[in-house]
Amino acid sequence: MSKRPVSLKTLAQALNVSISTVSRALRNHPDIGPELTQRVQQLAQELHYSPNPLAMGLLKNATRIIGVIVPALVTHFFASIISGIESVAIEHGYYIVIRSSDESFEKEQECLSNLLQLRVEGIIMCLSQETRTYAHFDALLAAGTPLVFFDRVCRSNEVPTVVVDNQAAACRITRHFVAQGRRRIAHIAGPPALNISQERVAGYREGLAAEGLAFDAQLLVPSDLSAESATAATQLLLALPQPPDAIFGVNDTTAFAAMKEIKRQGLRIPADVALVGFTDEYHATVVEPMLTSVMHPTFEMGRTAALLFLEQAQGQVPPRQVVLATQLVVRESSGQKS
Amino acid sequence: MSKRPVSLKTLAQALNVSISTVSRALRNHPDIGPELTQRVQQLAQELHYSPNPLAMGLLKNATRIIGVIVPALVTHFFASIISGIESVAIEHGYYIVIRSSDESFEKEQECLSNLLQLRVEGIIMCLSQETRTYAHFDALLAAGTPLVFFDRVCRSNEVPTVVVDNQAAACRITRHFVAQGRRRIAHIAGPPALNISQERVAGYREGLAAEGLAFDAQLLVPSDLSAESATAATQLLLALPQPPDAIFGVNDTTAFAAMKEIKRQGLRIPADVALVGFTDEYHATVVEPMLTSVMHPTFEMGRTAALLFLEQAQGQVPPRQVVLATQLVVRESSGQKS
DNA sequence: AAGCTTTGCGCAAAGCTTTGCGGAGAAAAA
DNA sequence: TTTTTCTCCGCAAAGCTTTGCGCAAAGCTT
Repeated sequence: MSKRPVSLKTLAQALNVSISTVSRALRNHPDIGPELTQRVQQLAQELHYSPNPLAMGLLKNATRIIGVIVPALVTHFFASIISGIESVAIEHGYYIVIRSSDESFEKEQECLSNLLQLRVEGIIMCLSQETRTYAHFDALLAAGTPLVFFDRVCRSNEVPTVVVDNQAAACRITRHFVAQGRRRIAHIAGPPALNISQERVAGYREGLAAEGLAFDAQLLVPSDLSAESATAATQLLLALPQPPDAIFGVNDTTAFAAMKEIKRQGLRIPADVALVGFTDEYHATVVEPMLTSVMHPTFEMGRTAALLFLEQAQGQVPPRQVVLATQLVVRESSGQKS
Repeated sequence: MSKRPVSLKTLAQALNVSISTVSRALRNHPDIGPELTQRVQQLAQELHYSPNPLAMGLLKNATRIIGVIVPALVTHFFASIISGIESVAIEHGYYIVIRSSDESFEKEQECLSNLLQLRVEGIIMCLSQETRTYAHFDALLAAGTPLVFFDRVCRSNEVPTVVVDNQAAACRITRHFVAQGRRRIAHIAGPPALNISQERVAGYREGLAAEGLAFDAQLLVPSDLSAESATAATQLLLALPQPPDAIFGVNDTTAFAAMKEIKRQGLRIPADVALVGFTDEYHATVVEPMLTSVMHPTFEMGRTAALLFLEQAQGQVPPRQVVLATQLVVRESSGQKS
């Protein structure tokens, strides 16, 4: 039970003036005499007065809090994005409250209403893997509460979003494999409902087509983005009559899990199977062989999302769709075939 | 600019009753007739009324927000701890606002006063690496605002803390090295001001003594916990006239950086140099060789810290010091000497 | 039928801040 | 000297909720 902090009332009583006078003095209102203004400001400093954000929030109907919902917290990807959001938020005097949906649709809805109860000024979020319907955002949109999606998005003609050039990147990876002499290129994809999965699959097929390779449905295995499902997917691929000589994982976790499984089966990377991930993990350079991967500008993505929120919060501008560029960083895991 | 949400006033006007009646009806106060109570509750539901936390906060002088300060966000370690804190917070109807001090003393103070301005109900934090004086917590303590430290702590007779058995773990690692036939055991330590550094060094020396090995100051190199400084430390160690045959890194980043540098110099792990980290990183099992390390119960540490906060928030109980047990997980990187 | 207890609801204050308006006293103008 | 104009400050309301107290009408007792 901490005591009540010093308020305008505290100052007013100490100086024997009215609350409104103190308020004005602190804001250097011309109505207040210079001598009194001076005394008020000095006492405020001594007592470490700071305006009560609750009272201000009530008055201005603004909490200066942004709600952030991520599918998971304990990943380099989302931690880095959050870090980007935070940096912009701080610069503009906002606080952020983070909630994790744990990739669950139900929890996503819970987080959403929970944050709205807190009266956040807006929501910046990434869809959960299970999310297939988007009606739970109706209320937000109707109320005019700013909403921004990043990475996994929906309703992008109504809501501002920031994504990466998924299709182009996936295409680039596929063609890179071909350039390294690979012909049977597999893709461990994400959940079909997610735009990132769809776009990366599209890029994969685009790359195959561009290189004159036929699409083989056997080589496209979905996953739920978890290490376990990626391991299972890898096992499936390697057990094929004609196993792949290259695997492209939809994200970092997937790629690492695939690497582990390939090595476990005694196959060599890249001699037998080439591998590329979709990540900016620091650990890509620690594993052996070092993982070729698509650098994902996560921090930048977070900053952009926050900037898009600010845009909406200032005045209702039409929603913008920002596409960030990725970069293919070639390391060891996608070397020449033996 | 979102419109004002529905308030008691909205309901009162719609039903032509007073605000206080609505308030009571919603809380099933016996003074309100059953028929009216019913009507009020129904309308509240239809209009999705939820009490304004700002008004409640003002009234009860409680924001239900916990401030969390970490030295860095984008690490598995802190992300996992935050996740633990969040899980407990949610269960008890609290929100958490996270701020990163970026390992800077100045920023740590900034975050602190910033969160206090927000009127958080308490602070859960991990000291920055630069923090050597602890007077900035005086005001908190004096005001009776709950404060909890985790991992890197100070003033532990006044403030509740949660840490791991650093010394015991470091001792265990050292003796494990000896059991694997190592004699020149090095330690890449953390900043001397931190309790974790001190305790791990103490455990290191305790282990050496227990095994009858002399302490060699050359084999104890400090770092600032960053990959760069760990790389430099490793280079220093390997350039020694009598280089170490075992290295114990103070944390995950350090261990991974050391591994990279050792491999870069063409040395074999564990044949030439054994390596052990202090982490619970998923990636310990992805790198090659798989990293032997001390499992750090991060999620549990977060939960415990939150629980300690709740303890303080309920009533002022004497500060407790919780020590969590770690576990040495032996993998490949600490195998027998060749 | 007169007095008493319930029953059911509203008033107002407190918590903190900002801001339009009004008012008292002093200085300036007539 | 009287009127006007500043100068400087306080009152009160609004934003939302809870809660002690007061009050009216209805029900009850005798």
